[in-house]
Amino acid sequence: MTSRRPRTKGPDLASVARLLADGTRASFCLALLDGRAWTATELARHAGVAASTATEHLHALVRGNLLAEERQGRHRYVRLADPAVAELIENLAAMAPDQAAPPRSLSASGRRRALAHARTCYDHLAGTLGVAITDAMTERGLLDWEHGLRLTGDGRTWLAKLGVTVPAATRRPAVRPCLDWTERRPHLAGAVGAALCGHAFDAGWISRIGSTRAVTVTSEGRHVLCDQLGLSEELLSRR
Amino acid sequence: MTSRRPRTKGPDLASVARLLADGTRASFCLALLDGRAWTATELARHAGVAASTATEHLHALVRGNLLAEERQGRHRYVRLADPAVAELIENLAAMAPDQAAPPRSLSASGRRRALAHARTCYDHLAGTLGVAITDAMTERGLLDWEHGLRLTGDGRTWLAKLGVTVPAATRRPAVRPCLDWTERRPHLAGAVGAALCGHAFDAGWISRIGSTRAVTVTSEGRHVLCDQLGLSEELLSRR
DNA sequence: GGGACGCTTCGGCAGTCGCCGAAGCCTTGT
DNA sequence: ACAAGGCTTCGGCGACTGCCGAAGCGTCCC
Repeated sequence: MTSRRPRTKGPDLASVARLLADGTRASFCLALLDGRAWTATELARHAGVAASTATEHLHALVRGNLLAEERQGRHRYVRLADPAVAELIENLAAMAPDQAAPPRSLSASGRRRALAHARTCYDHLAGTLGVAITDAMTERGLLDWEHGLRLTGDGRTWLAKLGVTVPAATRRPAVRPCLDWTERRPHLAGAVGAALCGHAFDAGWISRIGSTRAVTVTSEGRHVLCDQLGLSEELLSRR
Repeated sequence: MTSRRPRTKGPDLASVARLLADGTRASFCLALLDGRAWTATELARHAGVAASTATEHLHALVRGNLLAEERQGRHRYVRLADPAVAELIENLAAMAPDQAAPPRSLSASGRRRALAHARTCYDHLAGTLGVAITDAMTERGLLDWEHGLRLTGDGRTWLAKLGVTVPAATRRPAVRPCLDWTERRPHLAGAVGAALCGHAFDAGWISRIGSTRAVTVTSEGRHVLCDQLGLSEELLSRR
């Protein structure tokens, strides 16, 4: 092993990177990008490894502060420790070649289409829907990309009118572009992206399909998104 | 090897992360964060490995699109491929524990102090100086942190008056906070940070100490920075 | 043209790490 | 109290990767 004896001073990049350098751990992290907490066994099955193997990987990720764990009864739930971790993983994913295999079964293909259409990405919306919302907000002057991404004054009042609480200023950027690996185009992330997505769930505009990352737009949601952003009926009713 | 047979679809996180998961390769990347091009042998000596070893690592990094290479005569120069790569490395570094060993020799300690005071970080300014400039710009209303980092209108005219060309809108954010691992506080990065730093070199406000990342403020620079940002004489003459 | 220098290729060695299954612990539910 | 299920610990195996030195190729400079 070479990364145990760092030859130069400075931050220990390698120790963090090594956590993500394994296919199994990476697949855990990608799964956890949905922002929810998974149990150890769920992740093990998802990645196709034995429970014992998953345990060891999870320990490493938790010790490395990439994941946070929470124990409930006989379950061990883990989730990404931090929005910063989610951002790091997104950046890494955007840089990586997408080596998606063509879906094998019909149901897999349906799942894949649903995912591509609308899904959560950590704590905000991605997929065709996420990109469409971002584009529409830009067209209407709610977002400004002129010098980096920015929420305009109009954007703030628009959100307030919808009932979305714009979070107070924190370390976390209010708006941030997140590069999607199916769309290859940026969509709205950051504190505002998360607030908007959370509100959409709370207000019943969208709901999860089963327990996956995929979401579907309710009829309520179709009304609001068409009214407020002019999203096409065609896009909204697709699934 | 486990990352060669990905069990799940999606971007191949692990293949990118693996490139940074080795201590030697990570040290290359950290060195290259100074934004300059290094030769293979320089990097080998820097990391304390044989030239043959460095060659192999560099090949891997270039093939993985993290580095760009340029051959000149018998030299092979490499640099970070992209500002996005620099950003990725910074993010990773900010997440990693800083395991700096206490400097052993007196000259090493001097070097370290100079580095901590003022240095380049990829293509912008970091260290005490970089943070001080960022703070001063914020105090004077040239930067706004209210909802993520933003360059204000005043900021734009201030830059123009100084002769700094504000780059046109591109994919790269104009302003971006970069978290410094000595200061642990954000300083100005992004296209504007790069332009400001470049101008400071061109106009002779700062110059490199030897061929390191450390910079020193010239008397010219002391005037300008004191006039324009009210930086203290004490800070500016320190080295 | 010859020597110095920078880079590359090629074995070969050693250390690490990921994987599994078996056995054991703890919580939950009957 | 017992069974079931989730999680953990512990060897042990196999594979990969990083490291080096020697030898070779190309470029530069005398």
